[in-house]
Amino acid sequence: MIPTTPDELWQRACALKDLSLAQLAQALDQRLPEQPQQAKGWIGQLLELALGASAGNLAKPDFMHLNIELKTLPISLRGDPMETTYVCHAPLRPNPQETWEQSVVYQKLQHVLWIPIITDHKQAFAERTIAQPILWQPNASQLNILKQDWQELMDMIVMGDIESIDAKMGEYLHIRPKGANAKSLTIGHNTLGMSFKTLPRGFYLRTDLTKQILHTC
DNA sequence: ATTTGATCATGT
DNA sequence: ACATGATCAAAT
Repeated sequence: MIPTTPDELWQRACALKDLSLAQLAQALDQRLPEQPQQAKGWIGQLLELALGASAGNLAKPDFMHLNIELKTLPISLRGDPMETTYVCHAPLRPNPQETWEQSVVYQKLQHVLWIPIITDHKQAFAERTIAQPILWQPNASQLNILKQDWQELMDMIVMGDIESIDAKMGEYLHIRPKGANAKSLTIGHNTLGMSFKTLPRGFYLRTDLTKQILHTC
């Protein structure tokens, strides 16, 4: 079940093109959610199952041995991304010495298998279909912007300035809350070791970047 | 409580 | 219309 090579993963992903969620769920013996709005990660998990992703909820690329991350991406009928894309948890007590190349963001984004899902809210959830997959690696320009965004945001977290970060910062990569709700709090630390309660955060990719990816690959 | 999978829904 | 801030579910 676990793909051995990137090519095997790619072939398997391509074979899913044009399948509806209903068809894929049936093939995998999975039940479609009755309330899709209460099963937000369901499509991503279905694709993990279909393709043999192995990392579970570890902070690692889904296909650890291939260093490839799997991401589903809802797209409109026009082919544009409909949502930002969650990357990973944002550390609130970061190691100030960590470099961009060592970061989980970089590890995950250096190679991504995108599975676009054609999403039309006028049609039934089960009839959403899988579009052509894209195997992407950031180009030099994209990588530079991602690195700058990451460094700017991480510098603020290290300084203990998490509360002054908002989602408007960052050209491609930004930080937003990532918790059960606005009441769930976690502990942040600044560089002096002082701790405080704050919302859990996550890194997300803006649609500006995913739109580029969809239209240039 | 944390991290994964994300999308929902309100405010601008 | 769109992005930001809020939220839902499962695994550990």
